[in-house]
Amino acid sequence: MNAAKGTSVSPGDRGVVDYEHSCEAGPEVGRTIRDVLDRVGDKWSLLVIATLREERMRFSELLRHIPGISQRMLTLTLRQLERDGLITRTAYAEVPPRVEYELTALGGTLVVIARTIGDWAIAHHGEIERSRARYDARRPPHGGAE
Amino acid sequence: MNAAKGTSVSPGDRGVVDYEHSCEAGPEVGRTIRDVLDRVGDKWSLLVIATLREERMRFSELLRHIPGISQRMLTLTLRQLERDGLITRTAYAEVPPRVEYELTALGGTLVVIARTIGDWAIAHHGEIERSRARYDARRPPHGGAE
DNA sequence: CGGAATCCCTTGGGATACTG
DNA sequence: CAGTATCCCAAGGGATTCCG
Repeated sequence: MNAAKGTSVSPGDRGVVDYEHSCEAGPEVGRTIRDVLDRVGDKWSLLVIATLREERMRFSELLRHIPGISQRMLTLTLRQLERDGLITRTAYAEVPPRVEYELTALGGTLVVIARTIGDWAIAHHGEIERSRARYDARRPPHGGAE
Repeated sequence: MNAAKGTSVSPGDRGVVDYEHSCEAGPEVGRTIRDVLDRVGDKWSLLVIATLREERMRFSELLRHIPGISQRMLTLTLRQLERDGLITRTAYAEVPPRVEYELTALGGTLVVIARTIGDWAIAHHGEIERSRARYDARRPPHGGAE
């Protein structure tokens, strides 16, 4: 996402973490988390991935299956995913044109992430909602005690 | 990110949450993924979670351990995480003041997500880099054939 | 020390219109 | 059908300053 235009890019940016040992899931998680989050942590990427889990779909199909997305964002997201090698784009030289998208093997591995996240959300969103309500009750938005 | 202020009324926001019939991995994974992504999919939340995996840390410690973050974003992120019940904030009435943050049990469950993401990134970021390079080589950013 | 407030530029992303 | 191109507003987030 961040092209070579960085005016607000800090020197060194998010490349360095003072983690000493880099075991597979150890303390260096920070940098890697940022890395993958910059890639698929946007509003739609994981959603697209999850939507075409294993079936190839056309542009308009995806548009219909992902309710909130605009055609612009679908296009941009698909382009980025294609660039990252997570999906393939196949255009048929027909009229009217037909374009199909499909997960690559690499993209398929991301489904695990999607599932993990989905499972977590399903398991804990209730707790979070309650916690939020409690917090907001203690810290009223604007007024004091009324 | 704006805490209790009530001003953020995003048009077209996904306000519908009917997870009652939550299918564990069906086509509507979308909503759940979006849900958790809206919560911890921002630039710093998962990073903070991963950083204070199990040890309580003070504000300035976190600031030092998460290189790229600004004091402002750390504050906002911590507030949100506290509101969501993912961390606890303990302020000691001393001088100079000392504040410590710690993962809650709920927050601890998020570490699984962080690990999954971290593992995935470690395993595949090389492939992605290569794919990007290949893509960019085929589609030059601005110029024609060079 | 730990924040809260302000400033302000950058980015995300929706709406709409046009094209091959 | 499957995009591209513009416009434009709102959210994200860094830098800086002020405060208990």
